[in-house]
Amino acid sequence: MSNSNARLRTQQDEQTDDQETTLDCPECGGKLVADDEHGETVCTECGLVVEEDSVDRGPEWRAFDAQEKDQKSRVGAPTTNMMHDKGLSTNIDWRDKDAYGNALGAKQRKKMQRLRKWNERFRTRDSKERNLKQALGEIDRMASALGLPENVRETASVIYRRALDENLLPGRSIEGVSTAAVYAAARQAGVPRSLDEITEVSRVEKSEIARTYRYVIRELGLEVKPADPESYVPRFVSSLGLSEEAERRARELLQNAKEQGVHSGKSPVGLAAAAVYAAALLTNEKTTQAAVSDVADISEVTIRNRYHELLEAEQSIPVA
DNA sequence: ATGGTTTTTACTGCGTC
DNA sequence: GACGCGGTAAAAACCAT
Repeated sequence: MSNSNARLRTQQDEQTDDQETTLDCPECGGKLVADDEHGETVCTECGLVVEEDSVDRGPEWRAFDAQEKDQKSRVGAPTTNMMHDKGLSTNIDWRDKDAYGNALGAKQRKKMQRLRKWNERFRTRDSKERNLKQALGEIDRMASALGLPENVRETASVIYRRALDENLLPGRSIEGVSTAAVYAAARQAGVPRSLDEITEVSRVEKSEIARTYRYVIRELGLEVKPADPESYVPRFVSSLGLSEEAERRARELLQNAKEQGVHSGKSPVGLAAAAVYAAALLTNEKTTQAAVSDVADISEVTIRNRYHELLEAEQSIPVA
């Protein structure tokens, strides 16, 4: 299993999109994914960026409304799901006249008829593209606000695109669906964000996000397993400035608890928060319940309850 | 709509620095 | 006395039915 870095590097040439190399994350042991587009290597578990070239990402301009964005937008990534047609479509007048206003001959009319038909098809697709464009902007905005790695945005884009293709949009807001897509993508990538965190950066009510999310998941037949508490750990640990040792302990506690099936129906975030807190105690590091509660968005009470349970579980299986 | 479960809110008591 | 922690009761949120 000893992959070399060199191999990872050479893979970044040419247009092949996300090829995945399997290396282990030094931080959390998760899978590393090479993100060619940004010349990064990111961990799917904790979002840690391992290699980063000094590549300028994103546009150099700022847009203050959709229209402005239309005008300024010029280029995008080479080939990606995040591209749209940028309004490069054509309209065909319905009048059967040529450019000088003369009536067309029968043959020409027929031809125009055909062209119109086809163009119409493209145009309906075009309305979808505009919709998509706006959604992708939103997805991007939310993803970066949440510090989600690039591959999550890709996934979110794909999900949204599928939702659009399957006509899931009518009756639902673009905002709502894009938010749901981000939520789903983050979870699928193993870098989950809690519904609360998502709500923070979205323009949509939590309840609507949840509703839309469920709907999209169901209609698209997406498989999303309940979030693994462990996937929250690295983030909490790092925002609390705790040691790697503590992180390890937290994971142990969670695995232990998992084996004993201590919990089901308990919020994974709460579990993670409690594990982090407990781990901090075990390693004699300074944290307070309040601090953990803050970064995890979980009440102190819940942390207390959970971490008692965790420690109990730990004790009933003394040696592993 | 309902009932059961989990989480949150608010408050209180205890020990320590 | 403020702070961190623990417990409790009641309210709120959530979920399945």
